[in-house]
Amino acid sequence: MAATYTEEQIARLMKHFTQACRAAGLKITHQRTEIYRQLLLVADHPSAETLHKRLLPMLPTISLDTVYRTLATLEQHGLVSRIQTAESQARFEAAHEPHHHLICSRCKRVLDFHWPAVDGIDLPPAAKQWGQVDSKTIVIYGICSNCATR
Amino acid sequence: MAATYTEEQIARLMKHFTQACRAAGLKITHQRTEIYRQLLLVADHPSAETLHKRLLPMLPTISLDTVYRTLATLEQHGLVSRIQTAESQARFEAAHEPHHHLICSRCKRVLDFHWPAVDGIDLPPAAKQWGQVDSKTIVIYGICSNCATR
DNA sequence: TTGACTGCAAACGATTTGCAATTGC
DNA sequence: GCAATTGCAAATCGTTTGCAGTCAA
Repeated sequence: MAATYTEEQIARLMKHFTQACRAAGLKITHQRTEIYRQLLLVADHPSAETLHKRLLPMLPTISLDTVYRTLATLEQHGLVSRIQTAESQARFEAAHEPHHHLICSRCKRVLDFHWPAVDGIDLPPAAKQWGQVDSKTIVIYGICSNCATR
Repeated sequence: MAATYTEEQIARLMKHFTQACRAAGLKITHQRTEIYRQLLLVADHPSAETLHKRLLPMLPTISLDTVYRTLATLEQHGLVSRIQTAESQARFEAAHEPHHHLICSRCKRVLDFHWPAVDGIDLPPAAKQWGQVDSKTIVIYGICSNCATR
């Protein structure tokens, strides 16, 4: 699902990650690198719980609260983004260039998509006057064709 | 804040509400009408808790769980929309024509805005192929000018 | 060595649920 | 009158926190 990287790309992104951590004064722990790598490897916007389950094989002692804490820390430093969905559980992704989300109401899968046409145009006057814009994301809810045909 | 209605408009919208309830087989209870009316009166996207506090003066015995239950029921019937924010508490609004949201990361206020230019244009091919689109909302995070100047 | 980070367990806040009493139709 | 709805209290779920031990720098 969504944005899969080649091995070289992952290596490069992981290098960038460790540099960013160092720059931010964050210690580079085994847990942090594995959490971030996992977000790159399986870019399906997992919840903290899902992520934790996936990490157990390589980090058998990692605790769910470390996953939560790490995601929160990385989010504060702009390395991870939190996705708002209609579910109770938050979902996460490795931060990357601006993009938008398609969310299936049935299977809850989240898919990234790009829409340069919208990224490029000016906001309406009312929104411009409102204040300083930090992020602009389009969220589409619907039923993915996979679920629709079943 | 946002979308305030005249008395006549509210009366009309309340009438529409009771009709919609009847059509959906929902009983028209005092609590339901007051919850919906409150969402029309103060269109600042309150949380269930805020809404509950506001309702206590007119419905001194209403419980928070009834507010939650009612919002969930009305949401299922498309009369109320749930807004995804970065906060832990969900926020609600009376459902109305398509619009988008400006959310201030500092004061957490949510403001509606319209953007016909985006509403009108076609989705990119990738999104079109994905499936059936039910809603398309732009969520903008930033700092409102009110907070910025303080 | 030392402060940041982790794992554990317990606490927390938002939301949901079971149940008996109540109310709209 | 009967099924839907409510209020209450207790349970649940996702997430956060205090603390003592551990680990990266």
